Amino acid sequence: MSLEKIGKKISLQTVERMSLYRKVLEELHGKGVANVYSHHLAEMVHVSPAQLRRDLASFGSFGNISKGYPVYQMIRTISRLFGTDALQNVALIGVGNLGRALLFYRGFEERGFHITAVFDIDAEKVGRVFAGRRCYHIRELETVLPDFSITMAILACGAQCLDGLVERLGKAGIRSILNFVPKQVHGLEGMYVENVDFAARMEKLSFLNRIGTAR
Amino acid sequence: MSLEKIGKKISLQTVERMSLYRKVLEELHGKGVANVYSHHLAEMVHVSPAQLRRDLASFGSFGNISKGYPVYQMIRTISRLFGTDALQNVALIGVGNLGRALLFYRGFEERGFHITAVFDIDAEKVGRVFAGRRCYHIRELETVLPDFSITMAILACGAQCLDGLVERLGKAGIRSILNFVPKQVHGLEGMYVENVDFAARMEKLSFLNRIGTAR
DNA sequence: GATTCGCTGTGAATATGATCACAGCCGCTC
DNA sequence: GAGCGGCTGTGATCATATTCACAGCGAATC
Repeated sequence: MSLEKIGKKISLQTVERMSLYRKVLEELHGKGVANVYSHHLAEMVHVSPAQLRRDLASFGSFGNISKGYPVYQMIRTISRLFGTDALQNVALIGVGNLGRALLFYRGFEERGFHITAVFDIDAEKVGRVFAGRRCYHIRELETVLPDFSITMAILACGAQCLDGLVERLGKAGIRSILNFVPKQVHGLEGMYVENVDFAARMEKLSFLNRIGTAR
Repeated sequence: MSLEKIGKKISLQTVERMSLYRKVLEELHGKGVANVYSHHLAEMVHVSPAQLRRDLASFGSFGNISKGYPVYQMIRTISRLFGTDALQNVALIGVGNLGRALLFYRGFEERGFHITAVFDIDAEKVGRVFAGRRCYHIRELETVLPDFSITMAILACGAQCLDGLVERLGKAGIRSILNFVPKQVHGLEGMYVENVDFAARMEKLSFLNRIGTAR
């Protein structure tokens, strides 16, 4: 079965757990573990064994019935599903405090994402080099993005930059967006957007603190 | 009915949407809008009107049947549920690139969270002042946290600092944790943890890019 | 090679979340 | 004050996610 076919059957929540699975599998692989049982892996990611098995089964199962699951092969399979078996080019819009922190964040490179192009609207920043990447002016989006064949963008700019930005990104070939700007962003048809709102996460925690005594 | 009783009936997904509702309501309030219909509000947050009404109903409904929902009163109610009607003190562990970006992030203050105490393990940083907060050594956690009556912590330190950290935080009175360290953290009994993993979000987006053509 | 043990994959059952659709109400109009 | 239009709150329905529980298999043991 083709990856595309398999992918369609995987629920989004499973996809999110896949990141956890892969992270833990990577650790196991580092320790030289070749096979792992569902209950063991499940315990490490704080998930029920049944759920783990179902998740794994949803993308073509490869559990050996008495050895458990092959660690390295699963890492490979998950990476292929993520499309991070080869490094992907990513654009960063906005080089403020957060943007710079993301530039220096090592997790991206480790997991298959390379911030290739950097943009800002501030003339002060344009032309300077941040963590080895030259900063372009946002108005150059259309010319620069195709050069690097970039299809993903990270937004860490001020809210005032958002006007019309998504449309321009979409037209310039961006398919998906990770948005840190605290203003809900919605993509065009066929685009995917993940909104990350730190304060919202805090609000959830604060709510649980006040209310939930066991959840 | 008491807030606590109401709170127990609210699902976590509803809580997450509450952040969006409040954000949009805040905008409306700023524009001087006093009342809003469910379908209008729903459209603004990209949610179905039925879901919106159910969400709102789940914490005691106050929709006037022909005026719609009272904007200001809802902001107040949601804030009370979040417990952010008064400013909450928060600790920040780790003043690297990300930690500093969070210190300067204005969204926290705006939404009821004040980073009061800052900690790091690096002797170079301890004693210095970042964005107006003096940085303490991590080993001073136990003495400093109670002084400020802090119950929430943000982790933005290196993975090597995590050993035993959660236990110490728990004992020092921390009830919930927002974790940016790319290593899954699990709280003690009665603690709440939100793990924020940038790379995982990117993996999800990348997956959708490769696979999903309409989701 | 027969028996046992403990694992995976999966149908069935359950729990949770979202949507539908409509009763009942309010204010407005005439 | 009767009638109408359009809104909310909610029972009922539908869809999705999770858990249960067990058949069936592979390896190891004797």
